[in-house]
Amino acid sequence: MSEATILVIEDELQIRRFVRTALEGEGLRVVDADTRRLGLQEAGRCKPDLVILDLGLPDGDGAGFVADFRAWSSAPVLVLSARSTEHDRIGVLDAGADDYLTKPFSIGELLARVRALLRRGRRAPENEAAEVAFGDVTVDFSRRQVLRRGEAVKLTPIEYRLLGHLIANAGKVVTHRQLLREVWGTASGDNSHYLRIYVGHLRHKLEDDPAQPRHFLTETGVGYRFQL
Amino acid sequence: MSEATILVIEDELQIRRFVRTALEGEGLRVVDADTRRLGLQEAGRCKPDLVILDLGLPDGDGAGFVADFRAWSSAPVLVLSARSTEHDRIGVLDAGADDYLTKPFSIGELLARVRALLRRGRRAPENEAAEVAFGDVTVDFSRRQVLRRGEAVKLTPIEYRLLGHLIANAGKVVTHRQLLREVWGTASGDNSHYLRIYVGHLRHKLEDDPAQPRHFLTETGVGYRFQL
DNA sequence: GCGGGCTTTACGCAATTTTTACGATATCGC
DNA sequence: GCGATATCGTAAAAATTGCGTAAAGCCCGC
Repeated sequence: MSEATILVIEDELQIRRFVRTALEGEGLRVVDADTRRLGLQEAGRCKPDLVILDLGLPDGDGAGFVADFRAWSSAPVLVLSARSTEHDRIGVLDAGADDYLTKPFSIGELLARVRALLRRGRRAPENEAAEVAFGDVTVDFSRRQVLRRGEAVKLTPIEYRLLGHLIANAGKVVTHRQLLREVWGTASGDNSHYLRIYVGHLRHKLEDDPAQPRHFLTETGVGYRFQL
Repeated sequence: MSEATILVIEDELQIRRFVRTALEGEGLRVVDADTRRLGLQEAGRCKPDLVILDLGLPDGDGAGFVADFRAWSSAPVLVLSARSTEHDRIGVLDAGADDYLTKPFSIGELLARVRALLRRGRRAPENEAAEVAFGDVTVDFSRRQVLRRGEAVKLTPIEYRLLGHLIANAGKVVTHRQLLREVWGTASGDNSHYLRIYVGHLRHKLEDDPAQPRHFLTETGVGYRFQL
């Protein structure tokens, strides 16, 4: 999630600073503005990957901003607001916003929602076949079943999940960090040992010659690549 | 917003019906399930465009479901829950969910969030294959893969990074200092030595005649220039 | 408490980076 | 042009880092 740029449009200095430090702590680049007009200007300049917009801006309404911004950018918009009637929320979401948080909000939840939106932006709409075949192996995700030469292969939950994420990115290199985050969750640090162990398990269960893998390839120093 | 399929996983019959009629009123196709296990099965069969998941399912936890589903589908997941501690929300969002609503929720807001998620999902034709080609070589930065006459070429992390920076400045001269800073980081002194070695590697791996390079050109005393 | 699966620890091997050395090529003053 | 000198290219060894496997300990559900 490195190197993404977030534009924060918020008039209260305190909140702006608060949000900025939190985002920067995640390794994100932050640009801020305190009016809607300046926000649009900045957006044109910095091409943000996500916009956090306070509805209570002195100038103009939020829905108008979203419409103007959406005219040329498809980056997600997360709206913050003190007012929180259902009507407001529906209006802003239908105007093109992607998420809505009511003040006072928890900084942890804001970060989680930012991560979710950025994640979605990056994700490519890949082949979503529920059944995949490679070598002499067939994986049926709808039944959670893996066959090898017709025989069922038993995979543990982590093995299965890892397999799924590798297949979902077939052909691409998936970094250690990405896999750890997707399979073990956010809290796992830099424990790339886990990956060595579990990729090893998959190779032993699914490759003909685990010592010379044809599908579970390692990209030294970077991550792994699954080749159909 | 026509013709999208929504999978609703919810054990309370009343809520399930309620949500179903609301979604169908929007012209959406609805499939439902009352356990996590059945939900995964249905997902494999109906390939939903969006999943609405109740966290309070009798079997298993929601985060696990999201991780399993995300392993093979990139459709958005909206989570409903009666529990609503910050910790819950963050955990589920980081596990791969896209949105979170706390029960009791307003049906109008649910529909607005569903519309927002579907809208974002459809708008994704940015299938930019970030590919660069020169000579008989193709570089695909999105897959982190380099092909030469169709054959994969193995590059070490430093070689790949160097190649990337040279290509990014194709046609321009890049100074020794600049390359060293970008590839090795600020701390590296004036070791333009490294560059000779690694540019050499790239020439041997990617040029037809490494002794008379056509793409990786040296600008003596200044730096290097990459020519497409 | 038993068993399966997850985590931790340890160690030999492979890949990469850095160091070292030396021959080849280009640049510049004359 | 021509030689002196700085810069460049290649090769191979040394050091470092990362990878793969095995085995032991821990935890949780049954």
